[in-house]
Amino acid sequence: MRPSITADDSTKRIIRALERAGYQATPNRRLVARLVASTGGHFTAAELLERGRQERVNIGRATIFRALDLLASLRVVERLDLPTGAHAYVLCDPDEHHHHLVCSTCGHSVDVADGELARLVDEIGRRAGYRIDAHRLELFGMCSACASEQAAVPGPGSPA
Amino acid sequence: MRPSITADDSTKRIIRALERAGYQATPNRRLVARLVASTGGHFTAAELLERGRQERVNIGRATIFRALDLLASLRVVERLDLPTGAHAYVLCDPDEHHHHLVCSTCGHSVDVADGELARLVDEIGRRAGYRIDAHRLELFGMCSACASEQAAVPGPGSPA
DNA sequence: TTATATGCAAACGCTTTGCATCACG
DNA sequence: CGTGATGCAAAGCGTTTGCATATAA
Repeated sequence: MRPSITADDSTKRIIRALERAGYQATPNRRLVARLVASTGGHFTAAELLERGRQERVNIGRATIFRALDLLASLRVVERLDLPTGAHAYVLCDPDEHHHHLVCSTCGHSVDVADGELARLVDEIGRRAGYRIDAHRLELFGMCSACASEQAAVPGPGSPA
Repeated sequence: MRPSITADDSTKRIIRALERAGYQATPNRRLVARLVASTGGHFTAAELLERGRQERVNIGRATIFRALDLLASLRVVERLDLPTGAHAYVLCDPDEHHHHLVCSTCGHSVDVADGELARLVDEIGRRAGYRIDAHRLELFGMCSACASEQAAVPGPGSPA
């Protein structure tokens, strides 16, 4: 199996990132780290709050948002905009510039290296006479697991 | 000069798009069309409302949002997410898949053809085992006009 | 005269903030 | 002790909706 990175590893990585930056790894933040790490994909602040409250009743909405902000500033999570306009967060690797490919069905997301895109972006800038400071590529589709599941169980709509 | 497309042309194009789709080209919608066409770049709903009220006092917030929704459904404008998280709209060409390069300073935006990106996206999907349904590339930078203006007038901050 | 579009204001959902309290260093 | 973190509730902001009115087909 490829994914040798467990949710546990991710949790620790997040906590370490907090500590390295001089923030306290409080119980609430550890909880958020665990919740974030246990989703393989994107999640909304509301979902995280709900899941958080299943474990710790008195966790405040603000705490979730503040923790998420913090993690975003550490580039441990990234906030992205779904095609619907809704906001979501994804766990990601803080070390390199990359993009996200997210499955519209199950929400799983994978990091995509910038790769050739940088060159392409450069060229676009040159042609348009712009100095490009930032670019963002968001990819949406269906992962192989969801695709095969869909093939096996056609679901309502397909059968007459 | 290259830009043979005037704001007036764009206004007409928007109005025609409305009519072709079977919507009424009401005075309010014509106004919105004119306002949209007269910005060379992105704008927020609030800006449009404000500008609209300079011309027609009794135009409702909802009317602006509804008109913008309508135009977005006709692909005449597109809603995009600025790096700040704010929403903006841009006038664009409904006929081909493309992306936007917007100047963070003046807001001007240019359409960027998808070009090589399609191939790149394909490859990313293949590698990740995803069937990619949609992708969105957003580019932010500074246009040549703003760049030279900035060079001429360094502004506060640079001089001691 | 019937469907469509509009204005207004209230409702909405998501996010942030003020502030008192609490925990940690 | 002083700084940082938290919970709560209220405020804020952008967007949408209900409804009565006005306008167009």
